[in-house]
Amino acid sequence: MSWRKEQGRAERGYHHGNLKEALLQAALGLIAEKGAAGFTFADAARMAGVSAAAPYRHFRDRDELLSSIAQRGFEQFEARLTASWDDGRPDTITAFERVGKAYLAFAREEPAFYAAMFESGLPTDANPALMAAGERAFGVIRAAAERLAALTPPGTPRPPAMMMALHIWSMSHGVASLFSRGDGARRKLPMSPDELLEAEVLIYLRGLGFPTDRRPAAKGAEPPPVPPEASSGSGVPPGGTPGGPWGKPK
Amino acid sequence: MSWRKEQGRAERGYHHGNLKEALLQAALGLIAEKGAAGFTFADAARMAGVSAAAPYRHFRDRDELLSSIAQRGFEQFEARLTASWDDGRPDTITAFERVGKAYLAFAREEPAFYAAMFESGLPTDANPALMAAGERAFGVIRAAAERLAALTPPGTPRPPAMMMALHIWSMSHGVASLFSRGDGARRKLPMSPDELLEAEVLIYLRGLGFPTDRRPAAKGAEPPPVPPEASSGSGVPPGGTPGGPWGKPK
DNA sequence: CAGCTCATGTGAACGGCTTTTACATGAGCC
DNA sequence: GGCTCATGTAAAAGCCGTTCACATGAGCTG
Repeated sequence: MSWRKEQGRAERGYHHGNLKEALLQAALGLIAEKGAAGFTFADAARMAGVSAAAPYRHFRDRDELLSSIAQRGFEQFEARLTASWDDGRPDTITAFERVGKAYLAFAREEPAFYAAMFESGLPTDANPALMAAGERAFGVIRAAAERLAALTPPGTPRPPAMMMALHIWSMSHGVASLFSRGDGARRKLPMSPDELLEAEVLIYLRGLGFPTDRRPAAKGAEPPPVPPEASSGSGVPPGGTPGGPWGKPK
Repeated sequence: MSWRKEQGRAERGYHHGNLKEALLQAALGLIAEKGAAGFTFADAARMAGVSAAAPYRHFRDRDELLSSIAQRGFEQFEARLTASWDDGRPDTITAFERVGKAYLAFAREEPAFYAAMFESGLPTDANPALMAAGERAFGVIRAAAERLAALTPPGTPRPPAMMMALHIWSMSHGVASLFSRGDGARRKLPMSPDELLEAEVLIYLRGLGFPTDRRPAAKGAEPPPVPPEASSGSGVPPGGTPGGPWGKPK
């Protein structure tokens, strides 16, 4: 392998050899540490071992670095959502809830990306590529919502998939930014953010007429994940889950 | 009236006479203009017509000014939520939805306060008074949720009020920060943020077993806001609202 | 290999911000 | 009138973002 600049770091010559990537990595670490607002262009340069002016050879300004990170974040976000959706396997509702969990997991495990994506105060329309990346990530949720909407139990009006997607996104983002981040998560909750979101989504889906009991292992194919009672009696308790999606009420 | 410093502004002497308040107002305007991150201590001082060092006689540092604004914001927020809740009149569900709308209205109409409260990146535990103010504002939602939870239709398991409050908060905050702010609201939505949140909350409440049809004017007292069918047949469509809470699906 | 060229990095400098310090002012009180 | 202390100022240190003229050397060209 041609090793231009012996791999890691060590003695740099005049030229760094991989500054752009090094800056992105440094910035990522700094944002994780001190937030998107506290992050400093000069600090990133220092961390990469170059002068304060060097970054300007690779990014027009500080905002462009930030927006590059946000874009990268949306790409990884999309990948994780896609993976967790797994094309709706083993069944649509299970996969749908998994996407919600993946949303929170990303916010929790990649605070720097999440901050750059949603808390950096970047002008939304500044970078078209950034907006497109965000749109693709949202597309995963929308696609999942479409599959879910197509499964509305018979006798129930079918909700617009786009609306469902927006609802799910707002729930996920709301829980993530209020309760699931390093800093704002100080509030003492009666349950974990994951559980909170899961219950929220389950109640919401039930409100749309979906059966939301915890079937042990419905080995069958996708249709019917809708048990017959859904379209006959009450699509809502009593019965079904003992105590609803939030465990036993004491 | 003793007019110390002729009311508005005009020729100040050496002493301003009302600097603290002037700084708060100036900061509020600046945050509304340029965001919580873009706001500058020096700018506020300039706008108040004093030197850059003067603000330090009233605030330990920039963060304390910001956190004062956030605290004031939570107080006004609480007042507005309380007013819109109106002790649950004319009926609990109507009042509950009104609280959701008030949440969005505040985010839209007071972007500066909202930014200071939720987007300033202030360390949550820094200012106990700030945390307490936030807690009181949330208390309004929690109290409303408690009243609502007490009305769960018979035969339906009663959800924990705290959980409901957290759910409602996360929905409101999610919609507000994703779609209802000056900047991030660029996404073209199929419906207004208000409608989006209203539908979301209605579906959620339906998922908890609440009847969510639009009764024209149930003049009676609070009980029974729950029409008899709620506990007899399907607590969910078909029937009730023509098309669900999101209007006619075309 | 010599030499050219251009991407990449440097140092210095400008203006702005935050915060501190010593000093100035004057409002309120005796 | 004179004291005192809260309140404001000027100046300075240290940081940041950004720009510009200049330095370096990687890679091509012959």
